[in-house]
Amino acid sequence: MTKKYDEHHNCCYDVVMTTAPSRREITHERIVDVAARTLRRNGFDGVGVADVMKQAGLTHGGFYAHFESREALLAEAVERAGRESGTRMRERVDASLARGESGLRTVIESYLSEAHLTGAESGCVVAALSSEMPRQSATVAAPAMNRVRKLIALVQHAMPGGSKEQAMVVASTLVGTLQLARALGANAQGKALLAASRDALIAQYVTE
Amino acid sequence: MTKKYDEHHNCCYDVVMTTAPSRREITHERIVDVAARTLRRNGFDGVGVADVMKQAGLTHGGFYAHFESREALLAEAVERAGRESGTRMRERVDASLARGESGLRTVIESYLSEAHLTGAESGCVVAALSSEMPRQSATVAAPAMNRVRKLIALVQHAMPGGSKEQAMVVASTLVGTLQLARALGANAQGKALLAASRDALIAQYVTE
DNA sequence: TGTACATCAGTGAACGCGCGTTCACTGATGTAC
DNA sequence: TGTACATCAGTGAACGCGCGTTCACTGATGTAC
Repeated sequence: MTKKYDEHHNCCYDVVMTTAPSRREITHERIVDVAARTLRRNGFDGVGVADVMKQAGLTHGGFYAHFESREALLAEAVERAGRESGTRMRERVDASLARGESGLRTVIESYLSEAHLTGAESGCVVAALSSEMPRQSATVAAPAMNRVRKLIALVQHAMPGGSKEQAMVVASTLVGTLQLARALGANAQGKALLAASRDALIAQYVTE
Repeated sequence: MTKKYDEHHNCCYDVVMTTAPSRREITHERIVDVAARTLRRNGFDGVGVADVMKQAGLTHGGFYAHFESREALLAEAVERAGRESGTRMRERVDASLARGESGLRTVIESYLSEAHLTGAESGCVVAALSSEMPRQSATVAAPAMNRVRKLIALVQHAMPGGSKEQAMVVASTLVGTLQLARALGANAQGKALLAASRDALIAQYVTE
């Protein structure tokens, strides 16, 4: 579990390899990892302190040695979930761009894939939670809003020369499509919806 | 409160005006109305039996004389919320079409209006709840899925000659845009998002 | 290297609270004659 | 029209349960000498 170091590297300044993560830090990461998955599967209200601790192999009593409150865990979990799937998508886009291929096509096809339709718990946190975001407290809403902006930025990064407005529209369509497809179920209806948006977005925005 | 009759009229067969709604029916409608608003404001988990009854001017004890369970109320509330905002939108579209104007422009401008951005509790139930829909029980998911299909059908109805696939893409963009805008807040960021999708959709799909 | 002690991560019982649900009851409405 | 009774919508206390949170304690890890 050296995620912390990855984060630092992402921040674009070098970090001298400090001491290995302590037992406490390892446990903390494990709890947040569990919460980040539970959050996307069950929503904000579906994350229970006792349940998360149990899944992490601990008893609930130790929770408050790691987090000030359940809210604080949620905030960390949103951040974690977003960075995890965001980093993965970012790497795919960069790989495509490096090969001279369309980064946007990669985004569209990954985001609107059947794997993403069924794998909410390891997918985009925005698609999993956006309709619940406006109801969250500032503590939780802040990292959530940040993730929305990051998603738009990623789409813009994937479409060189694309405007921010275009990126907003594409991001909105990606999120809306996945959500409606999930609402309809991972069946013919849901897949038809994915396919419709995939085709339309590629036809309109991918110029190759 | 003669909503029940409206529903029947919508179903395309004439109904002889039967007896006036009983006291029981009036109360039932009032509870569902309150729930339909609370649902869109607070989400599925935000609808509490005691709270809804209190808002309807009743005590919680009487709840089970009206509904078999909390779930049954949720199912009715989804249906009600969807029909309420769906009917309103449908009327606007038909009025536009009757004037020879673009029904789709009407849909886009209403859906992505600032009033809809801030007025979730009286707005589209799909935009308010779609990321929570996949987690609901069959009882609640059924009317929810139905509302997703109705939204797509309405968009298609508004774009004469438009394919179902086009309607799916437009509906997805509408829902995704409103959700991301709400997640960012009813400020400059949220409004910019609405404007971007409004302009893009009109430019691409409204041909006048 | 070994002992004595301090630190610290994690345990598990307990708390107050709000939830969905149940139920015996009340008081108003409607019906029969 | 008036009285006696049955029906029925709504009341309010009570239930069991799971939640977030607290806290005294345990046992392992690390430090000092």
